[in-house]
Amino acid sequence: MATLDDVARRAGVSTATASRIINGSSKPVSAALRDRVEAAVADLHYVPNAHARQLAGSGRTAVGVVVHDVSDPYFAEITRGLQRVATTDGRLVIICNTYRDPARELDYVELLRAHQVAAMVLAGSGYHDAAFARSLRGKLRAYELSGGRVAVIGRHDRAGDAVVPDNEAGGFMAGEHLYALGHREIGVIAGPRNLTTTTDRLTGIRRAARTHGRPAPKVVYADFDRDSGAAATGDLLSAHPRLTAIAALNDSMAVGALAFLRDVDRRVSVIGFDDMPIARDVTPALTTIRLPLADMGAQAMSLALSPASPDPRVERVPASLVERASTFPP
Amino acid sequence: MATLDDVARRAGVSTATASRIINGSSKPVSAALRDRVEAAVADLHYVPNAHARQLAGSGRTAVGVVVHDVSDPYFAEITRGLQRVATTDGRLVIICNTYRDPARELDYVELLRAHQVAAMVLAGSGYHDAAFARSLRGKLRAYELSGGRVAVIGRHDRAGDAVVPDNEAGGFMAGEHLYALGHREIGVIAGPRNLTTTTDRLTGIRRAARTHGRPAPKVVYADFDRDSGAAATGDLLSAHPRLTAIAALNDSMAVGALAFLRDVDRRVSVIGFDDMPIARDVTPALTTIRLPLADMGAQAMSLALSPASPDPRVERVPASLVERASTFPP
DNA sequence: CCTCCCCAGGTAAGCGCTTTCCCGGGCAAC
DNA sequence: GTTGCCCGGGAAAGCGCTTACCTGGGGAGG
Repeated sequence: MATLDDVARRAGVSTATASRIINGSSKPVSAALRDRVEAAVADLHYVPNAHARQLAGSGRTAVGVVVHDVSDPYFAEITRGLQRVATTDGRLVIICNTYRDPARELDYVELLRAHQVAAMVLAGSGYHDAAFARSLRGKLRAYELSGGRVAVIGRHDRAGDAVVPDNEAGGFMAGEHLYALGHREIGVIAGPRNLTTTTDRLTGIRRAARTHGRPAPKVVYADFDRDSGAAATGDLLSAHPRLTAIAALNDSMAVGALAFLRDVDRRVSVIGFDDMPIARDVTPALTTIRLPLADMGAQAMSLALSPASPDPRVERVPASLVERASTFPP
Repeated sequence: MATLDDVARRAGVSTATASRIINGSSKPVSAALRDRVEAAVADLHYVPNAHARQLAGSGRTAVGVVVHDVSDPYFAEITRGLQRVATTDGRLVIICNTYRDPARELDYVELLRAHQVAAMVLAGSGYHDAAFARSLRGKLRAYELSGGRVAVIGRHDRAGDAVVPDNEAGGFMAGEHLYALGHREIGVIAGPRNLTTTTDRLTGIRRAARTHGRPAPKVVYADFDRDSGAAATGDLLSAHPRLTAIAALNDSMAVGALAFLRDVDRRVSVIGFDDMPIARDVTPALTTIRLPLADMGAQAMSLALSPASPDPRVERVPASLVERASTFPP
């Protein structure tokens, strides 16, 4: 590849001058030299080496994002928000998928640190895993000590800038909605046990049950994806045939539940969580607990991009009920 | 941040030795030194600077991916496939969203080149834009000349490694399906005019019309997203009230069409294109032309990661009809 | 006409690594 | 007892940039 040296030589100037022209430095340069350098750049298809540039100390420019899985609509929406503000700020975004593997998350934090990103945002639930939490905390602290910025979405285990959706309240609203409809016994399709999002939402639903003096909901664990949601519905219904309503802890699983119910031709209320874009288009349209996903992403990126503040900023994001056609009285 | 120098000093060795130990070089090193260096690394939370490393010439490791929009299910699926093989190969993936802006695409190609990626894959339709094509070709050529690898998905305007879905045949199948069902006049919700994917699919549908001796389909252009699909359906139906079937050139728009039809309570056949994951869960379940999106992504990444071959490899991907509930006789 | 200052432009010192080449010491072979 | 090798380890040369610092020449002021 052509280097700055090549450009400078071809234009008959020093690399310093070439560099200044290419970067629009504030130092004045005569028009003649500028033209020559620009011509050389064009002729050579020259593109400055980003690594060399970064090494030479022209400020960190990229930002990192760690999500569970971009192709999951939940994260896709969040990512959309993240990207929007990062792009506005003229930054390259490096997206990393952990596929919900804590070890991979740790690796990615290292990798992002190695790439000297200016900031990183960790989106997606934390894990119930003390060793993991400790290790992550250590790496993050080291990163921040070296001037890095970090913001998280939905992890309360960490002191620092964060955007935290009110999962507990959302869970409560879901339960309340179902009980208010007249359901007495409800089932819950939970996400992976080791995720804090799962526990938070579940806690909310259980509180609703207590508040309404109903028996504790029947819980079965799945993987936050459609197919496991469908399978879990089968399990739930065969173990507890009298269930009249099911709360799924995210929309993907709710969609799976709907599919299963359609197949076996049973009429059971289903409520989801997140309100991902297609929730309104499935059959029946999904009642769900809405979280402003794209906004959450945007907020998190804004936090990460703004200078560190002495006391951590925590943006609480309220959940809200969106009633559609998938819930009804028993 | 701690540097290799810090580590070496703390361990009482030269940077050369520290580097060898950290990178697991083949050069033998005594166990004692190894332990000391490893301890220093842990104490200092040392992470090698990826830029310095890359500059010093330890081979390109990252790969770049340019898509229209990761949060679009179409690209989300493709990306899933891309990531799968890239990760297996131990590579960092940099994802760039163009939001269908050719200028942005050009910028990202430069950026990826600046970051010295080992390979890049361009996913998503090409544009009908000669100036753009020329410019892109120039940049890509310069990149390849410097040893970079590139693979594209679905662009026949470029000679080189490519994965190309048979959009024309898919369009034909969609039309044929509708005509076989007995529809005489059909409407088409097309994507943006400047995308080659749009034209290819449209060409297929028109050929089906000719083959069946039917009038040319009524075409209206939208943006490949749900809401524009819904709006386009309204336009189509008010302009041509006698239409009994609609072919949408992607699933998102088909979902929008379904929503519109539901709202106005009209029964019109709808066929989509792509078979994105939720196609089976909407109401009615969407008949569509299936493309193995994740596989296409995986294939493209494999091509990009394999050494360049003298003659371009082109993997043709067949489309197939998936019949569900959204299409029926008039 | 000389001095001083200012400014366009160049020189060169790193940034944090990898890697080639070199060095010195210990051992086997003669 | 020499000579010659091999092998663990270090010195140092870059990789492609940015930027602080220096330089030389022209214009203004005396």
